[in-house]
Amino acid sequence: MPLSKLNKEQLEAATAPFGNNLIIASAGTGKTSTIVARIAHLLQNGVEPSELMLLTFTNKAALEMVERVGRFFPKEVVNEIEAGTFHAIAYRLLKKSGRELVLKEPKELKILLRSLHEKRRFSHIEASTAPYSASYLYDIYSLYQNVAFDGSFGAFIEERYPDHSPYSDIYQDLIEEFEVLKGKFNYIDFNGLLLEFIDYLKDGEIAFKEILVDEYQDTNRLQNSLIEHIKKESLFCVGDYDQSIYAFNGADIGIIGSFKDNYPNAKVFTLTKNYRSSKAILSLANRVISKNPRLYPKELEVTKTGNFPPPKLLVFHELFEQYEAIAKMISESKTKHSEIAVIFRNNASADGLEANLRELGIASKRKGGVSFFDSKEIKAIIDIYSIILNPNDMMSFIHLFEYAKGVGGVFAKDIFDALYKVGEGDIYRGLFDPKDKKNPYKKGVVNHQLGLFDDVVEEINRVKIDKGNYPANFIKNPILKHPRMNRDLIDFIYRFYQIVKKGRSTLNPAKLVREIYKSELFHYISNTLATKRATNRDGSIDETKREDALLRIEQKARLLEELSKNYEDRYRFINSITLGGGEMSQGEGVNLLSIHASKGLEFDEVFVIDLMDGRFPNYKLLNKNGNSENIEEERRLFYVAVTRAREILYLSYAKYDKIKDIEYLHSPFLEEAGLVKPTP
DNA sequence: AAATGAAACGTTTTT
DNA sequence: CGTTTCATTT
Repeated sequence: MPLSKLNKEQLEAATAPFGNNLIIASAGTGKTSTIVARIAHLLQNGVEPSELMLLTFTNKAALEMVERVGRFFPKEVVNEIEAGTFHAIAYRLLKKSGRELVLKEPKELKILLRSLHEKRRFSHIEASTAPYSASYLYDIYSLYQNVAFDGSFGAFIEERYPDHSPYSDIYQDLIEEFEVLKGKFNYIDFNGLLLEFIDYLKDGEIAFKEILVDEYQDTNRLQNSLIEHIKKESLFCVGDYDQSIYAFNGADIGIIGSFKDNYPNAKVFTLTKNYRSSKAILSLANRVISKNPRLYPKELEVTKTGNFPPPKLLVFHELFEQYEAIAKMISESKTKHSEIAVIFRNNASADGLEANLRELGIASKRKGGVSFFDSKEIKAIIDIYSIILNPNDMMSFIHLFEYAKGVGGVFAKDIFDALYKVGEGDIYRGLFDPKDKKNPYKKGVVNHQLGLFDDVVEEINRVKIDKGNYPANFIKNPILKHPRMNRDLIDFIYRFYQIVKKGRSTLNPAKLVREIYKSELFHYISNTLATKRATNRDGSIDETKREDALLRIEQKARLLEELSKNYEDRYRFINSITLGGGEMSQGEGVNLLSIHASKGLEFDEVFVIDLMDGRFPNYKLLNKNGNSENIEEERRLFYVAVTRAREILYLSYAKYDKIKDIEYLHSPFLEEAGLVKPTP
């Protein structure tokens, strides 16, 4: 049983009576084991698994914990536990309540916001700075929601970004317009999911016996409000003040700091025995973190015995020399590659390293199947899939139709609007049962390309259309009356018509993915993409390259099909891509991780690289908003990075970047760690 | 209005 | 370095 392996402190925490319990668990003190044991303890004592909610920072973490509990209880039991990220759980329970949700990635919504932003004029306003871009404004708005600011968005701008006060009214109006537009398409984003869920919780039907919160130090006020809105008998929060690294996402260490004040009957447990790291690694980490103001004393007890090398500083003349040397060290290391991690402050550091590792034939694993889900072919499949589920998804429609020859964003939107019109607000009906309208397009639509010959073009089109071998209800659709409609485009729309018709009755996600990538529409798209990828500079097409590209596209499509097999619900699959797609890591071997991504993980051998002053900590960010606490967060990041190591730790930096022609000094954290003598 | 080619840009971190 | 924005051509 998981409880028997616990030490006294852990056992006390894991068996704490119902109530408001806070467990302060420093790096490597067996946090996960304690949570797993807690769940086991509750299940043993008659708590139903469905009465437990486990909130984690990543879905992977939730899965791992449930799996560990599952070693002691039947699978059917542990699967009943409501476990996942705040967002995943919010989605799941909202879905259960029958709400229609079209989850969109921030990137997509930024495009939507930009379309509104572009129409605004800022030039008449006198301000010392240029207005924020739509993308940045979206991020600020997101932060506004995450910190649960008490007041309007405009007021938030005036308080936090005084330089932009002159724009605050426009910003607020813009955001209001944005919210309306989002509502029109049922679009929802990460924050929206939480807000909607909190709203739903106000009905008071959702109740749990105990809520367990992992990584409590990174909870923001929005998430905290969610926790507070769920009816519960008991709260079990686990975190470490020193590992709070998500301030940019609104994480508020005040939440963990004031737990005792917020919950009068709170009990605090502290885990002090470190099982992970060697003595030398731990004391280095502690030397640095002790420079931060202490919220509570930290006395970590080393339990690891054995002879381990002291942490080593590596200094290089040039950035790429560093990457090359580290790749070489990894190739010569006795540690298993999957037990080695290279950790960095900025993702940009990974590229150079990855290349050098590849050169030595060493496999590496990077977080974020980014390249996979961001590839055009996968996006196209997902767009078609999204439209089949939610035909009125305008963003997906426009992206998709931009693949048609001679169609850009504006024309695509015209077609969408026309379908919307003839379908009386329903794209399905617009496609399959259009209202008989003469011409759904606005009168002003003209052919700018060949303005003089408009009539002629229309004449030619009519002839070609009549020759087509299409079903009557398709070819009679008034949306085909656009003056710029041609045979190719009609073909494209017809292929679209076919896959939508076929796909809408397919209820299994994997089957649907397969139908889509076997469809003529996708065939057309993959051909377009492959041809583009095989086109040389001089315009000639390399046939071998083209075949190759086609093959890779098909492989990716098949991989997507494989991934979809884990789901039974069409909506869940598509939204899981947004909710957890970034967690997927690709490949095997050496782990390349940003510090944020390394959270909660541990490795025998760790390289923390690019430790240059200015890069880590990053000065631009330090002065942002005049926030003097930023340096403390950077220090916590350093602490998180080095405490990932069990036995071997290297810290490295380079003095010069030849590409950017910048000279660097070592990070001040290396001084604090006692590895570099302070510069006078 | 779309396609193409050239120039600028910017680079924290995540659900 | 690769993406995104801008300017030019069709």
